Amino acid sequence: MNDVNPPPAQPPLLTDSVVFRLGTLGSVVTARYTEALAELGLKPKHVGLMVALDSGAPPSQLELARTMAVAPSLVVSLADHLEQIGAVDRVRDPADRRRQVLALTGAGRALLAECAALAHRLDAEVTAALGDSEREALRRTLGVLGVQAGLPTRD
Amino acid sequence: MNDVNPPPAQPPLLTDSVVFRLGTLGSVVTARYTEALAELGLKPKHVGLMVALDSGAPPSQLELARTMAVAPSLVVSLADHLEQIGAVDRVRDPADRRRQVLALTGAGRALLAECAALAHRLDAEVTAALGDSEREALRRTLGVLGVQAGLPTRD
DNA sequence: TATTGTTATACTCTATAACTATA
DNA sequence: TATAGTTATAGAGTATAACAATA
Repeated sequence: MNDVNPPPAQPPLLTDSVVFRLGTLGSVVTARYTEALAELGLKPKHVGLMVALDSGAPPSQLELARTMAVAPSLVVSLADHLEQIGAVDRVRDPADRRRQVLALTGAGRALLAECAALAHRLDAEVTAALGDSEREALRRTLGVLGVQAGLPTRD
Repeated sequence: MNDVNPPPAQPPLLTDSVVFRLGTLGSVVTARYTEALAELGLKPKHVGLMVALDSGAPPSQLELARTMAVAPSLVVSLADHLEQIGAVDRVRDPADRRRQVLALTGAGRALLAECAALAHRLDAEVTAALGDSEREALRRTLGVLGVQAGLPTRD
């Protein structure tokens, strides 16, 4: 026992939570990435669809909608655009003519590579205040959380 | 020199970028937090306004709009709701009667504490796969990036 | 009758523009 | 005339519901 009272424990601050920091940073970073993507004529969801295809997700539109957790009608318009710019092929499954099967074209893979290059360029800006080992630890930890959350990976 | 060719360097994957991982995780986590906030009758932007006030941002509505990077008209409706539930006081500045000065009430501070508790409870779920030191390193690194990006802190 | 994709419609969030009160 | 706040309106993004084709 001692005579002095402990300092009052401060309540946990919202701004200290991982949830708050991930949410706010995610939104700032997404806004900047969205801006960069505009020069390719794409929105983040177009990239999401290409990533899903590239990650080996089942390629029918309905399955892609489930994978991406968006409405099937949204996949229609995303695929319409990607098909129009030649980034995906869309062919009726001969075994079940209700299904539209999507596949990245060569041009689509090249476009996705450009999206990746933009992201890595933005990475350098966003993480400029970090040392190399900190940046890699962050990347790795975010990867662990992403896998937990069921987000696409290529590992 | 050696005789074997190096394995082909794989292009940097989009899914490996910090930008992609922050963006996707941020959106998943925000969706879950939004769901939790619904039981308090709040949206994330209401919490953002309370955080700004609690962080000592200049309290006029127009300045808050600039701080939060949202339209002034949005601050009106956020403040309307928070005032209605007794979380903020809204008084005309006697020195300049055009200005509405917002301040958290006691009830508002208690409500903000509940929002913080929800966030930290969700933190435990989201980061369950991490060890303690990894979780703290993540929190700290995200804090560094947040400060760089001009997001609110209480440190 | 059930399922895939598409189209039509509606809803949520937020911004822009027009307006009021005060300076 | 300029500024703070408010109200009215519009746009982006996405979901839900109705519909067509195929199973």
